[in-house]
Amino acid sequence: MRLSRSFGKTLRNAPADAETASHKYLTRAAFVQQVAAGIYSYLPFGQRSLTKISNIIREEMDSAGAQEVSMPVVQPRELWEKSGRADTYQPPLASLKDRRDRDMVLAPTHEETTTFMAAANLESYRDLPFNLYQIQTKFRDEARPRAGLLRVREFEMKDAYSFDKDEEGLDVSFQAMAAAYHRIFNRSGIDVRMVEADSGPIGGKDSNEFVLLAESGEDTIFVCSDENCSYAANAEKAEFKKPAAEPEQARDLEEVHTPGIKTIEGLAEFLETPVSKTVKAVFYAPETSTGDEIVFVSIRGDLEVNETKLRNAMDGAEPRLATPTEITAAGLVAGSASAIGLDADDGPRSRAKITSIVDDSVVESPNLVAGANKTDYHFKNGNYGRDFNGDVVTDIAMASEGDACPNDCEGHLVAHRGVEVGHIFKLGTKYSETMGATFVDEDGIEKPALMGCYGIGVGRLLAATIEANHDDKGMILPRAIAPYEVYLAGLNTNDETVVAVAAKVYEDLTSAGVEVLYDDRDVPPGVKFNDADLIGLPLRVVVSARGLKNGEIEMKRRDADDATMAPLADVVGAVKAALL
RNA sequence: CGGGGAGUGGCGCAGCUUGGUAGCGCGCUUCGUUUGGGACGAAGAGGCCCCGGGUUCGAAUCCCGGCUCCCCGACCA
Repeated sequence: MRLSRSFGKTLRNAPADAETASHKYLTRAAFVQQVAAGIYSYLPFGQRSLTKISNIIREEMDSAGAQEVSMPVVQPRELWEKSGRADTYQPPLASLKDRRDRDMVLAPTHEETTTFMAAANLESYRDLPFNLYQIQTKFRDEARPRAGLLRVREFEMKDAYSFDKDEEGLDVSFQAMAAAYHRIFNRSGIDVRMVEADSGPIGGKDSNEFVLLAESGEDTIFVCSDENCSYAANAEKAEFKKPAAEPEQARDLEEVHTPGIKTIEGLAEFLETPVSKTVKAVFYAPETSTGDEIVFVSIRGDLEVNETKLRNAMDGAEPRLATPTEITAAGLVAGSASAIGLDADDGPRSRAKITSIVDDSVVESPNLVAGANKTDYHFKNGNYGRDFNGDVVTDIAMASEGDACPNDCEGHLVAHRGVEVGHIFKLGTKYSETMGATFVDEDGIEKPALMGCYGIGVGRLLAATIEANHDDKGMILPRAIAPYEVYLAGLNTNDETVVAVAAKVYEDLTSAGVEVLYDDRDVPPGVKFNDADLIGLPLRVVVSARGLKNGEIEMKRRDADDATMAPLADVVGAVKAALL
C-alpha cells in the first residue's frame, strides 16, 4: 500500500480527551475514529489489524474442532425472558421496539441464541459434543465506556459455546478451548496470563480469565512469586493462606469499657492487641432489599471483605452496604457490633431478617475482641461456636499483595494490573435447562447438555496490546497483528534514483509476499520517521541517497534501538530475516 | 446513577471576567526553495462559536433550559 493513497491521516496531536496510550495512538495513527461514547469506526489500518487477529482466532478455533456460525445482533426479547436474563442482565441489555411494537434487544452475548439453536438440533447423545463459535458484533450499554477501545459499548467478539453430554466431556471441551486460547495469544505475539476468575452474571462454576499485563488495565490480578507455582487469580477470586492464629485455651468472655472507640485500629491500640485478634462487623443488605434485611458479616480485623466472594456467599444477590437507618432499625450498634447476642430475646433478629456470614478466619481464631453491641463497650475472648455462630461460614476475604499463596509453596501473592482479553466459563446446565437443550442419553433418559462458553474481545485485544507495547513515540506492534509488516520510506524525493529504487524495493517486497506500507509522500524525512514510529510496524526500511552510495538500504526494527545496513541486492532476504 | 471538567475551522488551543459579529499553531490549496528526525518564504481556502429560548440597539461572551463528550466513583464476560 502506498501511504499517499491510504485512507486516513496521522495526527500530530491526539484528541484532548484521549488519555490512555492505546486511545491516543489508535486515534493519532488513524486506526479508529470515535462516533459516540464507546462506539468506534475502524479505519483501514485498524480494520487490517482486527482482521489479522480474527483470522488467527478463526484458524485456532477451527483446528480445535469448533464450527463457525453467525447469530443475529437484533433478537426478540422473548429469548431472554426464557433464560431469565431479560431483567437480571439490565442495564447493559439494550432494548428497542420494531415497527409492530415487538420488544427486541441488541445482543450483548449469545448464550440464549446458541442454546436456542442447539435445542433445535440436539436429540441424542450421538449428536454430542459440538462447539459453535462466531466472530460478531456485540452491543452492551455499559454505564461508563472508557479509555478508547478498552471498554466500549459496541465491539467485535469471538464467542464460542460447547455442548457435552457429561462433566467429563465438558472438562475436555474446556481444556481444548484453554489450549486454543494460549495458542491464539502466542501467535498474536502477546504475553497473556491465564488466571482463575469469578463467573459474574454469566453464571457457572469454573472460569478462567486471560489477562494481558498492563498498568492501565482495569483488573488487578495476583500471581504467586514462586517460579514453580502456577497460581494466578483475579483479585475478585484470589485465595490466600490466612496466617494461622496461635492456639490458645478459650478464656471467659469479658466485657470491657472502650470509650469513644469506633474503629478496629483504635480498638486494637486501646486494648494493646493486634488487629488480627479482633473481629469486625460489616453490614450489608441485598441490593433489592427494602430495608428489613441485613447481612451481618464478621471478618477478622486485619482482613477486608471481598464483595464478589460475599455475593457468592449470598447466593448471587448483589450486596450493598446497609444504610445507618437500616442498621439502627435492626438494633445494631455500628462501631460496637458483633454477632454475639444476635439471637438474644429482643435482639437484632427479633427486629430484622439477619443472615450471619462469617469469614473462615474468624472460626480459626480464639479469644477475639468483638463488639458488645452497646456504645463504648467491647468483649474480650469471643470464640466462634461458643459465643456466636454463622449461617454461612466461608472465605469472603480480599487478598492483598504479600499474602501467602494458597498452594503448597513458599510463595506470596504479587499484584499486577491487567486487561481481560478473554474469559472461559464452565456454564453447566444453567442455559440448557431453561432453554430446553436436552438429549436422550444412552440410558434412555432425557438430560440437559453441559455447556461451556468462551469469549475474546477482538478490539480490546488490539488496544491491550498497545497498552503493553508502546513508547513515547508510538505503538510497537507484534508482526502478527500489525496492519503491515514493513514501513518503507524513500527519503530524498527530489532524487530520481532514490525514488526509483524505493519503488522497486516496494515492488520486490510486495511480490515476495511481504506486506509493505510504502511512504511515497513528498514530505521531509522527519515526518516519515515520526509516522513510522507512531504506526509502529515491526520493521522500517529506508532508501536514501546516503545508503545508495554504498549500495545499501537501512533496516530498523521498531523494538530495537539501532538500525542496520543491508545490501540492496538482497533486500528481500534481508527484510525477511529481520522480520523474524 | 453520584462527583468533577469540557464543547470555538480537520486536530490542539486563545478570546468569555469587563457584550460591538472570531484569532493563533498544526494540517489543507497554489508557487518557489528545501530533503536523515515533525523545513522555509509568499499567496490562499475553510467557522450554524453544541442546541433552543431569553436579556440587549447588539451575544462566542450575560441569564434559563437541554444535548453531547471526557475523567473519578458506583457498575461491568
